[in-house]
Amino acid sequence: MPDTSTPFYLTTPIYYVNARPHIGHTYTTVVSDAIARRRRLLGQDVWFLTGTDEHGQKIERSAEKAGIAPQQFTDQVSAEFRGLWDQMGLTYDDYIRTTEERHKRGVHKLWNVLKERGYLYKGTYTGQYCVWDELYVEAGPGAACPDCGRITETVSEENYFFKLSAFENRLLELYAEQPGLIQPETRRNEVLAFVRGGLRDLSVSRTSFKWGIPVPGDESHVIYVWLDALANYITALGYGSEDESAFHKYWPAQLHIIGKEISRFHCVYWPAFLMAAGLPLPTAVVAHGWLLFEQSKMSKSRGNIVRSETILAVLGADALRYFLLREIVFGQDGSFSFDALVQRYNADLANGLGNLVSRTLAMIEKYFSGVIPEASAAESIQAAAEQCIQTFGERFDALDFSRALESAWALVAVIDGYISEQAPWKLAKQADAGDEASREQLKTVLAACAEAIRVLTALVYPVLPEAAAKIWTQLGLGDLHQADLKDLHWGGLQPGARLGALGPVFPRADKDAAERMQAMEQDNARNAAAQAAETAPASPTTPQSVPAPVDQSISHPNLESGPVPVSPATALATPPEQTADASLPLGAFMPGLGAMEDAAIVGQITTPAMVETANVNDAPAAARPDAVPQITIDDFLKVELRVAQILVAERVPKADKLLRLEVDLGYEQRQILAGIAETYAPESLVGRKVVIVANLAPRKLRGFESNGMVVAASLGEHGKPSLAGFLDHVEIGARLK
RNA sequence: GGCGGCGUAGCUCAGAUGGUUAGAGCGACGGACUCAUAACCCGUAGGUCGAUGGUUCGAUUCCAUCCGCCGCCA
Repeated sequence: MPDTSTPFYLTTPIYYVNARPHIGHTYTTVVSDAIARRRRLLGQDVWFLTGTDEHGQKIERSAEKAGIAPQQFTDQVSAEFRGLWDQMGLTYDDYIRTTEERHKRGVHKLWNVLKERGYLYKGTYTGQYCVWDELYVEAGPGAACPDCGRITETVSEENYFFKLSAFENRLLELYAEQPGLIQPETRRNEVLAFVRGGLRDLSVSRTSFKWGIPVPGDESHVIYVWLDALANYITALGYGSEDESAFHKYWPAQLHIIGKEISRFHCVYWPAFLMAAGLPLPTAVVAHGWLLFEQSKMSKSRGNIVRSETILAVLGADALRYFLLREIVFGQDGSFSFDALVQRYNADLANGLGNLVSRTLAMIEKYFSGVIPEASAAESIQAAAEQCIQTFGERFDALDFSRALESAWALVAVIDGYISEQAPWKLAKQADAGDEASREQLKTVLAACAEAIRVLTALVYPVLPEAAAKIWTQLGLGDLHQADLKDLHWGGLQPGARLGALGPVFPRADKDAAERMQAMEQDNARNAAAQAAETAPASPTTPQSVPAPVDQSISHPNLESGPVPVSPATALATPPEQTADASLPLGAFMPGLGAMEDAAIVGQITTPAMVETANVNDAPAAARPDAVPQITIDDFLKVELRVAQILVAERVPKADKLLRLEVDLGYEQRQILAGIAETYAPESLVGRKVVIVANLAPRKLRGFESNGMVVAASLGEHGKPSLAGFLDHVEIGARLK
């Protein structure tokens, strides 16, 4: 049991509003919410902060693209985040936005304190700057950003610098003295290695753009986004305001929950800033891993971002919370898939907890008219429940959520086993036949089960707040939020109390729930892509159209809790025009191509003629040999098929079907044109591995040279392309044969 | 390239300061039951614990090398 006598200040990162909220943000926030709820349950004074990070050049540019003022832009996206958290019933105590006055005031104070204490000075920086990442990079002029691959700009700026170099030893001492500061161990190792490698002073102002907090007394400078953003943790508590009481009460934070990609900022810069300002340091910074979609990184550029709304609509918030905390080992990368979600939901929530509650309460209803019977001792169950209180608490408080839940579900299994072993339905029959001993045993069994469920419900509440409240009501205990559960122990159910109205807590999800969610996501992605293409120039700013530019950029090395994708923003509105070119259908037999049995090559452009051919090929398998003459293996081997990864994808002006791709073959990069623009949004293709015909003679299309063809299945009447790909990991450049 | 990590049943993961038959959940299969959300309960499923070499009476657990994957290196 943790010490709950002191205030507990808990934060999520503030999310960068250049991306719309997705399941990665939800993960971070849900974890934090669960922790906050448990601490409150234990009677601790909790302050739980989240919010949005709204400054920076990228925001400025996105707003410009959307044709609105940066403030309006951030207002809208920030509201989306907050709206989602509210929809999910998250219990944050405060929501900070870096564009708020209270924040700016606090940042100014922090700046002034750092200045006064001699940790800021003016210097000149000349070097490469990555606009995308808003980061200076060490590289020669014209070099690509090592992080995102975009071309850097050479800048020479007079900047303010923070004397980070002065903190190298103090930070190393701090890490040694406070081993729990950085968790998990891997992140700690990384941070240690980084600091040991030597610290240079940090540039903490910019003059190249305006959208930020001006440097006090030198308004041509804007304060570096990271200094601005990190300060939210104290400005939200009133640091720099007339009333700093909350700051004094809650600071330092007990727990900063972050995504692993921002550990350096939180474990090096942030403590250094605080030390420089003479402020207390946080107790712990805990970095979680990334949420992968199936096996691959989730990112807008891959078009595989999962929105939380879809899951909420189909299975509800508790299902999502449970999945995130149960399925993912906290601290490690985890994998999300709709199938896994539905499976977890059905196995653990519907069949497990939900069914247990249902069968137990139904029997109390049936055999005792819904009145909790008088219990006598049921040692085995009581012992199991008490053990569970212990184990669950220890694991949860150690942030080992998956194993904490595992222990709770072990109790579910114990109770289910107990019911099967005791067979209350048999006891009831014997009791009806006049056997008093059976009647007593029946009471004992059902009372014990109900009590065990009560314990379980209280434990699981931080993870499943809605469901727990429902079960609580069904147990006849009234409002869970009114209950005092500081000292949870066996024996809280009162015999004689009446159950509430019964009903399923977790209705079973049907088989196609996963497919439904997947379809919803695909529709959404398609709409977003369509909107992105339409709204590039200034256009009316409906709530839907505004985030379109946002869709194309997702991560900033900022307080953002998602993977870092590689995605150029290249959606251009293209005037429609018919284009056509010839292409070759390939023989039906393509060894090694796995799922793409009906593959045709739509390399450059799918012509009407070719579509027809492809359709013939798509027809029943028996028809295929007639359509295309047989070839020998030697014929096939003349075709050099290789795996390539798309680096750049953009529309070709004045061609509505054509995309210009730059692909990486490992040994070389080349340009290919593909007639797939009607089906694939360019931004959804970047990073994707495709199959190309590598030895096709080059030819020019619309003024661009195409060096190869992209392989895709041709579907339906209109030959809608579907790119060939792999379920397994494949190396770029690998030959298909 | 430097540093760090990972690779255990179909899937997600535990675990061992080296020691008899390597675990859990899910999925699959067989059985049983009928209170319950076609749920629950019982049983079975045979994974060279990434590969090779070394230390040892004995290694999946220690060491080395290799392969694969990943992270950090402003």
